Amino acid sequence: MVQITLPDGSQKQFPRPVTVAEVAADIGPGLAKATLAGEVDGRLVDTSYAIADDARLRIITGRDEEGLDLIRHSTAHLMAQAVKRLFPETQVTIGPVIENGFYYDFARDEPFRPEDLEAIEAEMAKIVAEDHPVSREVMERDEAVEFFRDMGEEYKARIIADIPADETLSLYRQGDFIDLCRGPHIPSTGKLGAFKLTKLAGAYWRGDSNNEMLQRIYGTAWADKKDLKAYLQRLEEAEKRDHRRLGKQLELFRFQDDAPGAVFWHPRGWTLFRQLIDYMRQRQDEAGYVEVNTPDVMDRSLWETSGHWQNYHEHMFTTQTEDQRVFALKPMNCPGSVSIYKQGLKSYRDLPVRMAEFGKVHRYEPSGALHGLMRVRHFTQDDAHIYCTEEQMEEECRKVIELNLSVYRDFGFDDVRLKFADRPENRIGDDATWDKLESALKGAIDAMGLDYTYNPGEGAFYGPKIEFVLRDTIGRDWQCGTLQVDLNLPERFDATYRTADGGERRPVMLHRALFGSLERFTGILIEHYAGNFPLWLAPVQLVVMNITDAQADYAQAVCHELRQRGFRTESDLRNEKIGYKIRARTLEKIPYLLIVGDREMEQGTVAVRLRDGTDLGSMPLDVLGQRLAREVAQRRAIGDN
RNA sequence: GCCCACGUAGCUCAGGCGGUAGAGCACUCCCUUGGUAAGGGAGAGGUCACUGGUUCGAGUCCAGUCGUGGGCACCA
Repeated sequence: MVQITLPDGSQKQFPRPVTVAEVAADIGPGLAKATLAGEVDGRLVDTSYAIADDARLRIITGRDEEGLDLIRHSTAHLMAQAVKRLFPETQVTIGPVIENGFYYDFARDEPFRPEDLEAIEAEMAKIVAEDHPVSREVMERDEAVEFFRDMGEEYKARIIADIPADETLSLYRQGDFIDLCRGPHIPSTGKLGAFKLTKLAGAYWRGDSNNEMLQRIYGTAWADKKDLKAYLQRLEEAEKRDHRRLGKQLELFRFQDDAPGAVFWHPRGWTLFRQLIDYMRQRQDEAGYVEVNTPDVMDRSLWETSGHWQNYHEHMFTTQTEDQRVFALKPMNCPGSVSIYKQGLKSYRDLPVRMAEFGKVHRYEPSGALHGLMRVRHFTQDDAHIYCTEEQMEEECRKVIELNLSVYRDFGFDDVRLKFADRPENRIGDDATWDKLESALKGAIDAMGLDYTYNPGEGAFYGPKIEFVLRDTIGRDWQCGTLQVDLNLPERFDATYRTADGGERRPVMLHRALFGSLERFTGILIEHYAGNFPLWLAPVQLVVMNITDAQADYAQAVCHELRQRGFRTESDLRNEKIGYKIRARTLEKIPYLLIVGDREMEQGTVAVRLRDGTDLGSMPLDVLGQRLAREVAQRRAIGDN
């Protein structure tokens, strides 16, 4: 007698061992059809798995998270089968599930062409229609190595060879295709169908750039066509808010072939950029920072002192002058900062020194890494270096974290995750010092009652760090801020301060950034807001437009007055119908459109329309001014967005 | 840096089997002075990324370079 307990607590008895499929069929034919796998006592198994003893069983369908993963995993196998049919000389390697889909890496001399994807998809559909049952077989490791080697699947053999000898391996067979796999899998290829192959890519064998490159095919797969369609639509939506597209459309910035990885900021983009700096400056002033500015180009010897010349050389832009002196463009602001700290004697009474710099740094990033504003070679950091005593460190860390989170909130990033990275294998400084630094950083997070994830061994060689990850409105994560403790530079530059008893000590040096790269943060904001910037950030806040030439002077006077009041205002006096101007300015995503006709001119008012189409009616400038001031002050938009 | 794709007017894109370029929007001018998402007409605008090759002749074929996009690797 086998007793099966289902998730709802109900129980079923069977006279002899029973498979997951049989239990499902016993419950109902609809469920039997939808069943993809089972979870027996917490372990995922195939539907053909025979349950011999009393157990708890959960039936897995496409509606479960595990079921969706199964579908994706099995679709990867399906694709591999199709590829082997069409291109028999191809070797299969690995094909894991990833977010929203899967990929499979293949080894073959000829790379796949984009048009191959269609043929593969068609072949996949055929295999689905053939509805091959998927069956599991077991093999000893050495036997399996032999088996795949005989088939000419060298990569599979290599994968298996790395598996411990005593482990039994499972293979899954579907029609003419067999693959090494831990499983479980869906019961037959007919269960699949809602998939699409999305992209081709090269990928290094075992993720190592020293190895040969394989051909990777990415795909997405879902429980049904409806979900697939919804996913493809989400992709389209995301594309619409792509900062590169909006950057052009809204005339914010531009890239040019002569300056790869460098931004040409157009007036509107630069206005946005300036808002960020102005805002940050204000927040830093309030938080007790001083601001400095250090040279962009400094002699090689300084970079030797800092260690960058030895450790970071391949990422640095260098330049040589007529007199043969070698200079480097700064890839980081810290050496300049320490240089300023070192000027004159510092007393413990001077600490903490919080020294901010909006420094533009230059890093020679690999060409393949460049990506719009998100990864550039020349960018501005909202950098700061805090010099303090060990005793002050935890408090300073706490203040940095507080400031960061408060700043992020002003941009509507309420969901911020912290990642804590501690000592790596390769590091400087003794363990006692690392203990102190790590506990200070962690102590600051704990004192604030914040959650964080832990990245063991991921700290910098010179100190532990905290990373701040923002989640935007469409659920994507962006690592922006960092807080790092630095043991290295104070030592290398011999930075000190005078203690109360007349001795000398080394200050602790904290590096911190909130936005990280202002270029990148601007890009994130563009996508986060989909170009609909809240009033305080909008490059152009208002456009005044006349209905006919008769109100041109009045419109200009209104525009002038609003500028006097500090609002970024433009006028549109073109000889066009009002509908045309409204459409044009709405597409530019201007938050406020002010329309003036004879009525408004006579009454001394403006008709106000928001970019989402809301008509606020006519009002005097004073009333509008108050509304605008309130909206700017609270930073989040009223009404739309 | 590596793999694949792409690079035509300011923007978005057309240009079957090679015969020195086209549309829409934007721009300029003219008509129109019109109350909440495109009024009409005319005009101007391109060394088809760059370099070299094949050819009587090359956006169109080939090679290289640069750049962009999607991945991989990288992001101390």
